[in-house]
Amino acid sequence: MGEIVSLRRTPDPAAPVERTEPLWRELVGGELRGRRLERGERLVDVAQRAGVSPQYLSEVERGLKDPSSEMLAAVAGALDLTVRELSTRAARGGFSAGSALCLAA
Amino acid sequence: MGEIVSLRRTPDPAAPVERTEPLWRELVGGELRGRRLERGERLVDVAQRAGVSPQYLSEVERGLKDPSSEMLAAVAGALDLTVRELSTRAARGGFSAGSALCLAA
DNA sequence: ACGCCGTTCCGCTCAGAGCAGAACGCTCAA
DNA sequence: TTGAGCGTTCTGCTCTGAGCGGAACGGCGT
Repeated sequence: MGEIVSLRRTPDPAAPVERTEPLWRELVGGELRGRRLERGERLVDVAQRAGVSPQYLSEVERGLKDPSSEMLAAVAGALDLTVRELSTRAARGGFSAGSALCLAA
Repeated sequence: MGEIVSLRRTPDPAAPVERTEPLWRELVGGELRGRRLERGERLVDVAQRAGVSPQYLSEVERGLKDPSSEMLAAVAGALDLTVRELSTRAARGGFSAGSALCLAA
């Protein structure tokens, strides 16, 4: 704890690194990819319909970026989901980008 | 449509303004406030436990800011919720900050 | 009057959202 | 073997807005 850590947007939880639960962006990212794959769609097509770049959508799906609420709505819309439906599926789906990646077969 | 609108983080949906569905930040913000009030807690106490400023938590609850995933986890934790629980409640709760504010009695 | 609470306003720093171009790695078909 | 298609990673970039602190405001109760 002797370090000065600039934590601007990533607050230091009580246990700094040991995170047993996925972050929101990991949950929602995993669900977006799961949904896209179960619909058999390509990343570039969904990205185009949502109005985002393919690189960026790739990062969002992998839980690397926190999309704005409008972006989230656009991507959800491109997958024929409402934000509510997406949230529900993200919360209870088996998909979670990042270290705890579960693939429901 | 003659305007040049700089849309960096707020993509222009097909219908630019007519939004019938709340954004994620509105859903989650409403749920956070609902949860806090049903626990009878003050904004400053939750903010302190979560490690954020009261002004900022006020804005988050009112759906004015998109919190990072870590922030969301911290605030959820301060209200004894997991991110999954929060997502589920946000998706199906009657709380939504912003224009479509419903108070479940 | 005062205190408490939440909200708004203002100004600020700088983290990171989101992008484009290029390169990489993998799979599959010819 | 090569080449195409796909997704991912890397790099560098612009500039938005996250998140803050201080101050002021408004509502409510004593």
